[in-house]
Amino acid sequence: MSHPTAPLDARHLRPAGRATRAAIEEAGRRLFGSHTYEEVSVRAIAAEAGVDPAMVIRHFGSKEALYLRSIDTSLGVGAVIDGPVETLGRRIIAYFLDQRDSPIGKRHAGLVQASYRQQVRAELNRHTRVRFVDAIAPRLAADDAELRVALMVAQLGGFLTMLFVQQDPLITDADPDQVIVLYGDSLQRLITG
Amino acid sequence: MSHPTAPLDARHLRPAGRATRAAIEEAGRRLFGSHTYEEVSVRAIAAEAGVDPAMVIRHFGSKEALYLRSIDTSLGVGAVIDGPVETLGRRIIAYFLDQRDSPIGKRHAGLVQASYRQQVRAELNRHTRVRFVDAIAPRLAADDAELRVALMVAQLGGFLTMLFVQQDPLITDADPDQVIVLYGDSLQRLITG
DNA sequence: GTCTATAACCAGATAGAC
DNA sequence: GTCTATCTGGTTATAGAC
Repeated sequence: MSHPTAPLDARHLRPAGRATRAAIEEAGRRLFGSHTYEEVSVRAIAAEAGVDPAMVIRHFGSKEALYLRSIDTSLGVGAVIDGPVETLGRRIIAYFLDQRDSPIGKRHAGLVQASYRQQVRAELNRHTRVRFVDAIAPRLAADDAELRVALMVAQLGGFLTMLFVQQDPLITDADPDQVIVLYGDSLQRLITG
Repeated sequence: MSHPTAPLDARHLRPAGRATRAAIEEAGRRLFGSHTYEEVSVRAIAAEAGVDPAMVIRHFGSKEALYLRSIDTSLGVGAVIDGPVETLGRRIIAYFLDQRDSPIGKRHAGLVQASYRQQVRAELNRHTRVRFVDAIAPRLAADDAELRVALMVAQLGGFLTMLFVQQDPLITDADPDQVIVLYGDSLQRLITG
């Protein structure tokens, strides 16, 4: 009989592990990319990847951990930030108003929904610091530049939540150009006096 | 023996129904008042009220419906809004910075967390209109007053989320007076040019 | 017929045995 | 690496008491 301890030949540990892990990560990226945190179940990810639900946990520890790996917290805003700071306000609002039918809205909604989780919060704070504060504050003259940028992120977040989550018709149905001017300039004044 | 059909005296239908219903609502108000939507379970509400979990659903239809009844969406901001519009920006920020150790933060966090639910969103939008737009816009000169107030609500919401949910140290550890001036004036400029 | 309560159902997340 | 069991949570079916 095959003794359990020592099969010398069964040394093909295989790409087995790697393949399923990759499949799970890929499935997570697809689902979390276009659906909200709560909308995506571990079972759904497993089904999409063609593996058992337990594998998801086994490989990533938790649904939250996989979520953190899968999501792009930047929402694609990098290029906008790299542009001139003097016009950042209007450009960033215009950018997001342009994403209304893209999956970015869903992604933001997912982040908001998941933000009560400690690790997600930590990642968002890290993101604020790296992508916004460190990228923008050095380009500003004010000595309270870091606080100004952090407050700008707060203000921007409020807009995104209103646009993508709360979807108040007062704003979603408003003239985009008017919103760009009003809110964009408000953002702008916060960072550049 | 006591026949089941006809006790003429047993006409004390009593506060029976009313009493449990009230107890459940009271328990919901207590728990939702200081905890997040997801943190509060139907079972916990039932235990607090001393009734069976099924009663919660039977009387209110769903956890979400009870939540909507229990929560005070105004976050106590009414008095601040009723003050002079010319200084609303700084006053409203000062008010919320002052609530850091009150349950209001938890309440806001709960609202954010629950805002992916359609009915909660609808209630929040209604609240925006009634408590903010209808209360403030008529006192402004601008012809785009309604949009300005709606955008101000978005901006305020971003601040509250940063303060109470995300709790970014860049903002929670900042000098409150500085925040009041920077963000308060930013809010102010949005509504009064 | 209305109020209550027990139990059960279903989905979700995760731990543990094989 | 796979499946089963467990735990929690929202909700429903259902049967009994008034």
